[in-house]
Amino acid sequence: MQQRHANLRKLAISTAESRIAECGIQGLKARFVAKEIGCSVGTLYNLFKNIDFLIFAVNLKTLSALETLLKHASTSSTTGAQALRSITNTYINFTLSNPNLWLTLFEHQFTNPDDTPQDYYQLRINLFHILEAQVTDIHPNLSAHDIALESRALWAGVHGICMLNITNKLDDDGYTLNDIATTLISKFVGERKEATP
Amino acid sequence: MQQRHANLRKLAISTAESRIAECGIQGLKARFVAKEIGCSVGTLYNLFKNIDFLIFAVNLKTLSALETLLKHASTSSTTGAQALRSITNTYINFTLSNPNLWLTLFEHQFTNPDDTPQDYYQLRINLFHILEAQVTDIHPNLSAHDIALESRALWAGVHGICMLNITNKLDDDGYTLNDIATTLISKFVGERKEATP
DNA sequence: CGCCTGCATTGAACTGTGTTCACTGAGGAA
DNA sequence: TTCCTCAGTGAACACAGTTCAATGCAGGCG
Repeated sequence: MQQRHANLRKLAISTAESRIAECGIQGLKARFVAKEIGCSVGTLYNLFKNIDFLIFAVNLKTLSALETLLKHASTSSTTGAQALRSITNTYINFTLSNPNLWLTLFEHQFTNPDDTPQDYYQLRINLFHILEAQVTDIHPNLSAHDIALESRALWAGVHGICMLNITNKLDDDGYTLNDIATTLISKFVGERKEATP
Repeated sequence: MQQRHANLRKLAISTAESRIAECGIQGLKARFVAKEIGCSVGTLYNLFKNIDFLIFAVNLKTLSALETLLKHASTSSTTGAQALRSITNTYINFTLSNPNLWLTLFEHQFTNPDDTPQDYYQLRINLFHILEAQVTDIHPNLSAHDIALESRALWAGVHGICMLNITNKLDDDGYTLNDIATTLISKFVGERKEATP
């Protein structure tokens, strides 16, 4: 039945999600998920063409959750600078609270790139626009092209800091994620740093 | 014999290196390397405790090559700002010329973190100091602590840009790696951007 | 009601890969 | 010559993702 199909799919995604959150992407096994949701591996492969697609569905949920948080951070601030700080802090906190889910967004290479659903790109673009809108607010005199570059540089920078932090290539030397991020962000915002929540 | 042992090890590392360079880390197989260097898998496992250690040896070579390049970039510049641009450009070009080798430096999670040889950390610290020295040169009035933060923010930023670029999460929208990197770096150097080699 | 058909479900089997380990044989010592 | 040692071997094991022939169930038909 179609209903059972849809329910099983949701169940599989939830199971995969918590498994990844707990054990990382390498802890996700087809047999485990199948057993957990009470079906055979064969059925799981009817629900998802392959494991990539299951991971993908989890990634969509992760991106979606992140989008909600970032939108909230963006709209609940009064100034552009404040919003930008709030957005980046929210992002950083998300990576700290959900390291494995966040890592899975990037760690996993799709076997066949053409498989990548369009939703994914769209959602990523949406996220990016939240940031870009605030950069525009801060620098009303910059061209669209420069805004785009500025936003991408900031985004990539924050991304790099979070990535190095989570893969333990950053803070084993005593400088914290938040301090480094604040240093980066202040370059883009122009104001001096403040304490992080 | 000890000699043969050492030779085989070198051969294995070279083979793994070119294999990774060509096919990525997922293209590296124990059986392939063993066959290529003319020994059995068993012997390969006498040379390296496990595949991680082989990958590791390749990573050391990669870091070492990178160090040579960055040192050269650093010393062949006259001003600190010029050196910083040269260093980051060299780094970026390295990631473009050796995407798979560079990715392997970060992509691969050691199964057992305690296995990580000390050399590795040391080499990474060395690389970092090359950058830090130039940041110090540019901002002679900053405290050591601020220099450290500044350097780490810049390094993480460049890293993030390269990573997003290589994993195709950046330039599918028309903004190039070099433009974005230049935008980032100019925030740290203070001068305006110039053409990239 | 019994039979048939289509299709979701199953799980054994296949494939590929890292890793192990009992065996082998070459080379040196006695 | 005989024995010992140990590096080298590759068959075998463990464990994953993935497939597919067989199964059985639900619903329609006579």
